[in-house]
Amino acid sequence: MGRSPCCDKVGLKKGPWTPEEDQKLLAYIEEHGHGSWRALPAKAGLQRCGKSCRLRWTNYLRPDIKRGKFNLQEEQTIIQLHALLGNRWSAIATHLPKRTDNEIKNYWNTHLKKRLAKMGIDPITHKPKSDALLSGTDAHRSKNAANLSHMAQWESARLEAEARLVRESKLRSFQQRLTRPTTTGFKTGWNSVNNAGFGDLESPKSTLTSSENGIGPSSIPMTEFAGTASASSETGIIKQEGEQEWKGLGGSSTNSASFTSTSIHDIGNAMEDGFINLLLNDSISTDPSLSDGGKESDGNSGGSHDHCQDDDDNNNYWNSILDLVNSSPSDSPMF
DNA sequence: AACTTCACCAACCGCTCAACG
DNA sequence: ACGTTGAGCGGTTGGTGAAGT
Repeated sequence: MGRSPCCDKVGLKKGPWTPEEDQKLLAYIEEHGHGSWRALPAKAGLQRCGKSCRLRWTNYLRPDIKRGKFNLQEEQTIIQLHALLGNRWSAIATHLPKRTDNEIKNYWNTHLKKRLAKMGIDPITHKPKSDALLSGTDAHRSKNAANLSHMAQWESARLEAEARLVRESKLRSFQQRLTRPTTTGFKTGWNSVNNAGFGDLESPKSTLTSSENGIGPSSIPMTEFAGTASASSETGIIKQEGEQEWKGLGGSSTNSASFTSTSIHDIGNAMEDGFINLLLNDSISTDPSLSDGGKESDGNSGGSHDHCQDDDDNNNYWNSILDLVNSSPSDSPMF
C-alpha cells in the first residue's frame, strides 16, 4: 500500500492558494469535471499536486459549500453526532448540509470541544469528567462505574455494527435498486438515499459514509433535539416517520445486559435491543446543559437537578442523539 | 505603539482502503 | 494472491489576524 509521493515532488507549489490558482481549478472542473485528481493539475495548468487540488476543491471551491458561522442547530448536530460517531467527521458532515468535514472538524476543535470541557463534559466520551465521576455518594460512584462499563460495551458494539453495516449496506443497496424503491423508517432509510438518485452525484465519501447513511433515513430535518430550548414537545423528542421501528426507544425500562452485537444483521434491531436501552436505562450522566440547545451552561449543570431529573435529561440527551441519527441530511451536503 | 498571546482555519501529512493489473 | 496506485479520511501544523498587556 505504498503512499503516493504527492507533494513531495519537486517543483510543486504548497501553501495557500492564490486567486489565480483558484480560478484555474474552478474553470477546469466546471468544464471537464475533476476526473483523475492526479492528472488534473497538469491539465489545468497548476503547479500543485492532485491531492492539494482535491482538498482545495472539496473544502473551499465547491459551489455547494456554506461558509460562515455555525448556527445553534448545526452545533447541536455536531455535538450529538460526535457523541455517537466519534471523530468521524465525514460521517458527521453528511448530516450538515453544505458543511465540509474539515470545517466541522475545525469547529469542533476550536469551539465545541472547549465548550464541553468548560461545562465539565469530557468531549471524547460526552460524559462528565472523571473527577466529577469520583465525587458524590457511593451510590453515585457505583452507578458511574457501571455507566463506564456500559459505555465501553456500547462503543464496542457500535463500532462493530458500523463495520457490518458498511458491508451490508453495499450489498443491500444493490439489491434494493433491483427491487423496491419505497422506504419507511430508518432500517431502509439509507436505501432511500441510494435510490433517490444520489448515485450520480459525486461522492468523495468513504465507506463510513455508507454506514452513516445506513443509520439515517432521508428527508427528516435535523431540528429540535430533546431538551433544547426550541423543543416543541414535552419530551422534546420529535416523532419521526418510521419511528415505530424504534419502538421502545425511550419508553422501555428493561435491563439491557443481554445486549450483544455479534449478529447485527440489522443495525436497527441491534440498537433497539442493545445500546438504546442501555443508554436510556442506565442513565449515562450527561451535563443537562448539553441538552439545552448546546448553549453555554447557565451554571445549573446538574446541581439543581434531582436524580429523576438527571435521568430524564440523560434520556433526552441520548434520545436526541439517536433521534438525530434517525434522521438524515435534508439534502445531500457533499455529493 | 510595540510586543506577546490566543484563536481560527486553510492546508498539509500520513495512514488506510479499494480498485486494478 | 500480491503489488501498485489513486483517493479519502482524520490528525496536525503553520500562517494570519484579533485581543490583551
